[in-house]
Amino acid sequence: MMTKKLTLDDHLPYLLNRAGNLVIQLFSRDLAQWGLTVPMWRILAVLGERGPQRLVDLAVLTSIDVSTLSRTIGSMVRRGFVTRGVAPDNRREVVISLTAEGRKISTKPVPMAVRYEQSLTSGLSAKDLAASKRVLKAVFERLATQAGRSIPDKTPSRKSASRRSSKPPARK
Amino acid sequence: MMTKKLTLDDHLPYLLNRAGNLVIQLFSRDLAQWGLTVPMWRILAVLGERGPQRLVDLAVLTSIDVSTLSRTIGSMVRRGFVTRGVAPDNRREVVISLTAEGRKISTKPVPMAVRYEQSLTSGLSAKDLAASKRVLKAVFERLATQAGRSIPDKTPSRKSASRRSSKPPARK
DNA sequence: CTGCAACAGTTGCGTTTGCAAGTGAATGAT
DNA sequence: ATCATTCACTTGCAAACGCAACTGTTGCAG
Repeated sequence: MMTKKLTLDDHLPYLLNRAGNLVIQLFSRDLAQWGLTVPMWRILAVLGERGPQRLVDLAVLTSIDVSTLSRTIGSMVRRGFVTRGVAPDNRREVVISLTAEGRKISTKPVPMAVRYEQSLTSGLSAKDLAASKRVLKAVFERLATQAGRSIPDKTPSRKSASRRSSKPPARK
Repeated sequence: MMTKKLTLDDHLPYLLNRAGNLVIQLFSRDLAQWGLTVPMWRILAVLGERGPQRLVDLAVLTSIDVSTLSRTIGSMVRRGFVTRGVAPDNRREVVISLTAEGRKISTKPVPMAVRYEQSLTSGLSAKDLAASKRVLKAVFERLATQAGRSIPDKTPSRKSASRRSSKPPARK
């Protein structure tokens, strides 16, 4: 059987995975100066940008497993960055919101993050960069749908979308 | 203080990290049918492409921590995929090589990997794709140097490069 | 030669992870 | 109204991870 040949250095998933890992490794070192971890930073950033979110939605938006997220949120509550509130119209939903403290700290790493991106991309063709962001977004979109997660609506309106579970009702 | 505004969806590190995570998550599910994990697959692929490698070099090439790598190799030896040999000219170096069994299994996921990449990128502009790979490689290169890892030579010649440790001699 | 520093790997250990099972709340069918 | 199902979240548990400490080897000053 003739295998189609696979050059690792040109294999997108491999490239993506390695670059993603490395980026996050370095980033987390820098983040340590604020006492933040990468997951925390992502949570803070999403909440700052989109406002209060339910746990499930936050999980999709940050690509963090719900169980992990639940624990991380726990430690963030203890640190006073966010609050865990119950949704008024549905008592099983937990709504995560930034506290004042959380909002304050969420802005701290921004300049660093911006500088970080610049240092990674300086000297690269702006066209290539734009193209690569397009590709990355498109790829991510496909991955997300393939993984069965629907991306929550931008509007934090409670009774909104995300009402289609791609999983067909399968039960014993 | 005027923060430069950071749009998460356009932030390269964030994009990279999330896409990388998702990709690997899905990929690992598919890999399970061969009883392989993602790290194993990476190791197999690198060995298949570049030939026997020292542990440190393998660590750099796969972006896996040496300690983790050491353990993973252990389980791969137990499974009969690779062998742990001692370098003839330097008894502290461990050389990892594919066994026949390992070589055989290393080809198995290739068609899947190829299909995987196709499904992720089909319909995307070839130009954009090429550009994005360029960017990814460049970014990765910068990350690697910044992380202090020098990429080993393509030639498996033993006494080659990788003789500069970027760490200044610091000891107690 | 001798002794110290750098290297290559391995192992210990605490933390993080991600799946699966468990809990309580809402939904829907009879 | 009742009961099974689904949903949102939490918790248990075992595997994976990464750092730091440790072992053995080589290189190099003096």
